Amino acid sequence: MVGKQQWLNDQEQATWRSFMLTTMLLEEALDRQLQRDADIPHAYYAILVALSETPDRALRMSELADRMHYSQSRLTHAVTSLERAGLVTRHRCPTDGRGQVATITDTGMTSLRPIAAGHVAEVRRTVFDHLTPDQVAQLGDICNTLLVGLDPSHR
Amino acid sequence: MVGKQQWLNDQEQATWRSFMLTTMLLEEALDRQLQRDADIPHAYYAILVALSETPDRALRMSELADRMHYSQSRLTHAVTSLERAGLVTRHRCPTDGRGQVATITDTGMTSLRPIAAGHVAEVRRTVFDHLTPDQVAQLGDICNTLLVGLDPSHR
DNA sequence: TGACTTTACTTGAACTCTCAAGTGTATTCT
DNA sequence: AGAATACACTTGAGAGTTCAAGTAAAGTCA
Repeated sequence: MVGKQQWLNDQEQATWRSFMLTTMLLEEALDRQLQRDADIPHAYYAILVALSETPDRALRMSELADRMHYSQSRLTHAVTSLERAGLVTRHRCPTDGRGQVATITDTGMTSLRPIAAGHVAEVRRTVFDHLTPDQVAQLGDICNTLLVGLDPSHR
Repeated sequence: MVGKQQWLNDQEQATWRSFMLTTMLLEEALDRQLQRDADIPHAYYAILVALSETPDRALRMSELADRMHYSQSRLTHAVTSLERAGLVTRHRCPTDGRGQVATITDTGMTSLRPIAAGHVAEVRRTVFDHLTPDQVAQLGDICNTLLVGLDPSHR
């Protein structure tokens, strides 16, 4: 272990504990809000958002999995559940017999609007209402820095 | 909705996306490392750490749940599993017949040392190796600010 | 003391996610 | 063209978390 400290210093230690606790509580708060108001987990909500932001409200499963950084299996299970709930449909891909295309239904689009509003309100309430513009910029910089190491496909 | 913006501005939007992706990938990376090298989920590792940092290596279930910010149910399931693995034992609380005291075993303590070293190395590699001391301080400040709103018991 | 409530924890079912294995459709190579 | 390989998903089992309900031991109060 030459040239590397093995442990965290006090500053790093304190930051790390705060960070872990913050992300944990934040995730719980966001998940609970969506579960309560929309009966849907955050991961599934994110899928609906991704589909709704697409020109034709549809994406190949693999493309969707890539964008979400979800495993194919996770996505299959999620879309199966969303399909059962009537928020998404699945069809064979016309250009590739192996593929499937997931589409958000009209019901899905209609449901999504108020859900998104409630979710954004919660994000505001728990995060951005408390941060200065400088802090928002700092947090963005820090995350983008870390993403270079975490996400190989990140520019 | 008077006096509140309903949506996020571009800066906030960008920061939020980066933040969500960062925490997601980070959690995955840490969980994968622990699962691979120690065959234990991050949440269980954290329980072992909490117990090991205690003077007599033991804590009441409810006290442990409070410190970890876990639900009682989650903790019961977790300790049941850790007990099966021989890393923790559970005894009736001598002063309160309703209570249980969880204790980390010698095996648990011995296992924990190298696991902790590997985990810290991963945290260094994915996080602190990339941040300046200023950024570490900024991140700490931001998280402590958010914690006031997220954790009612936070000073 | 005895009913009532609260506290501490456990249990079991439902749900999500992971991982390994499986199915069926393209693509490649000779 | 035919065989081998790669790709796009799906499936099912196992594990962790949540939620609601259950058990048992304090504490409270008439």
